[in-house]
Amino acid sequence: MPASTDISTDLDDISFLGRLSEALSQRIEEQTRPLFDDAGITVPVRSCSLLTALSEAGEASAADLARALGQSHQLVVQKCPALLRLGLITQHADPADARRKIFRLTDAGRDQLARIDAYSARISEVYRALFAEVGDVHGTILKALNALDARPLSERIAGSRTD
Amino acid sequence: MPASTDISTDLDDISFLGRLSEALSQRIEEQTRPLFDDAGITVPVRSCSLLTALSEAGEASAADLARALGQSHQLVVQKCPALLRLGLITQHADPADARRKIFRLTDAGRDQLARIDAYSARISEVYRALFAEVGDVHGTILKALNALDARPLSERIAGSRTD
DNA sequence: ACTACAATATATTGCGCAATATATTGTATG
DNA sequence: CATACAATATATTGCGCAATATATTGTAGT
Repeated sequence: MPASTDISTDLDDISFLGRLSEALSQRIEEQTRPLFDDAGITVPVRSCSLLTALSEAGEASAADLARALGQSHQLVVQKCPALLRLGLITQHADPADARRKIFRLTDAGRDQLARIDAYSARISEVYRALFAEVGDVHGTILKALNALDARPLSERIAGSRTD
Repeated sequence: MPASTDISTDLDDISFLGRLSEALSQRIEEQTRPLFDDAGITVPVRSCSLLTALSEAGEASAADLARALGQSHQLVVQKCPALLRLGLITQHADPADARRKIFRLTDAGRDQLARIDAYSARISEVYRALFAEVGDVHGTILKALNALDARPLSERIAGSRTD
């Protein structure tokens, strides 16, 4: 549990939005973990998409997974040891390319994915209800991200100059 | 710069919302740092509020600051060494309570705060424009946070049971 | 074949944070 | 006074990620 219950929402605080969105990310992570525990899901919350991508690919190298997930290669590499330890994936040398190491799902990994799939419908439902309650968090954040990618703060600040 | 340009926005991905909000937090952090550099602000972006709180308090212990900021004591303690190294704050023993160490702003710290203040109005303006463009990110995230605090995912999942 | 370059993997370091444990000091109670 | 308890500070460890550097292997050009 995070120690901070009270988050500054002051608009004059320069990094208010960053901390707010980080806080949301943390709440979700914190609240999802016990759900996973109850459902017998041992997968790290942030590695679910890796398992899914591996399942879709059948087999894949770290670089393949990184591309599929839009994450960095290093990040994927750093996640894999935990999944190996949990016995959810296996690692194999690529006979055709000695640079690559190929990952595959184990039966345990497939079992985890099945559990995740069974859960994901209900979780999506919960999120849809949440969005109906508080507004389209998902869409709004997405729009903000795209806007910042298209035109970063530096340009926006420059454009707001009065001189 | 983060390696991931392409973030999964798939609603079926259980942790999509967590990653989205984290991505937003990162974009803001990344894009704010160079702005600070240009403005001669050396303060770590995430320590701005600490400096502000210290300025308002005049002098304060780590625990005082933690309470004022709604952050954990440990987090404050871990941020302070950097501010000490930068010469923005000083540390003093409390004559009245040997448990406490008192922090104070230095002149350099006050100078940094002045620069931050000068910037903050323009940054607020930029955010207001951004919100006008993409929707009220701030308010929506805040509502989501409050909703999750009031009723965590576990309850929401339980409530969505069909049996 | 040799060289240059691209892709992949690995290792190391650092940031920001949480969690935990321990030491120190103050306060209140018997 | 002694003991228990609360508050504060410090140290250590771990997580998740980025950044950087280096090694290895494949590929293309000469």
